[in-house]
Amino acid sequence: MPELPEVETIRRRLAPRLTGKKIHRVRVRRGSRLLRDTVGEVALKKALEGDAIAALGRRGKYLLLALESGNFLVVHLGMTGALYLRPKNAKPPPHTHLRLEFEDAELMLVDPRTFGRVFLVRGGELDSHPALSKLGPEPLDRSFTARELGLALSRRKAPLKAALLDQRAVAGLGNIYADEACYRAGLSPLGPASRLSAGEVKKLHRAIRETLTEAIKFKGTTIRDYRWDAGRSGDFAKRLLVYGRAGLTCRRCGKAINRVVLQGRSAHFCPGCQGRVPKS
DNA sequence: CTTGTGCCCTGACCGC
DNA sequence: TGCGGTCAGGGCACAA
Repeated sequence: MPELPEVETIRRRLAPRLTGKKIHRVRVRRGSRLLRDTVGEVALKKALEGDAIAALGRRGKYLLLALESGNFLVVHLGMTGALYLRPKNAKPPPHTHLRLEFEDAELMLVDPRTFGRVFLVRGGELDSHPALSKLGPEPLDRSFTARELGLALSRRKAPLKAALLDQRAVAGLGNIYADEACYRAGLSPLGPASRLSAGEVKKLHRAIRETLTEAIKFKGTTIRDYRWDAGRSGDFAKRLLVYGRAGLTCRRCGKAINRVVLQGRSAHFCPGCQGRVPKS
């Protein structure tokens, strides 16, 4: 569900509310699939209880809860994951997998489809953790350059969109923003990633950053599940230019937006604005 | 190494 | 009101 802008929105929402809070009690749903990558349930509780939240970070689509002990609780929300900060003793919604109880509030991790995951990383092992070690650059970091993007893409024969969804090229793009970035850059998502000119790479680099920045400004995109807090939707959906607009007219050229299936996921693009569609 | 496919799940929605 | 089919913001294991 959530891509970089949604995770970043959640991080910004929670950071001031969680920082410094001590974890009094941890409750986990027994046998939860979300915990499959972490130490056991008992060890997780033992590690977290009594610790406190020092800061909230983000790496790609991963939310990082930095603890005062130096450990990290790392959360990936998968497709339908959500984090709700509720008053203590609020009734947990269905599909609540993890509850962190603070003095006056409780953080609940809810995830119906259970594609999300949670793991505990010992201090200093964050960068070497298998889930995080292969992530590409943060697209909104100043250090992320068009040159770097071009280099990563030049090695890929796959369609551009497939390369963008690969978190090793850039961290944080998902199905929505990969489509939107391709559109804004005027590039076909179906063309080979390695064939971009330097100018096209530059446009794509700018498009990625602008799309993500604007989406964060609007608190992300809610299609159905995503909430940045209980009941609160992101407003970027109405600004989408291609994603979910198959058959509707392109706002720029008026042609009908196409939808094709690419690597098992839908890709949306404007045949008029996004170059030739290569014949296969 | 690369690339594409199928699968892990639940639930919403649509047409019959 | 069912009931089956389709689809969904992700990522991993696997085969070729």
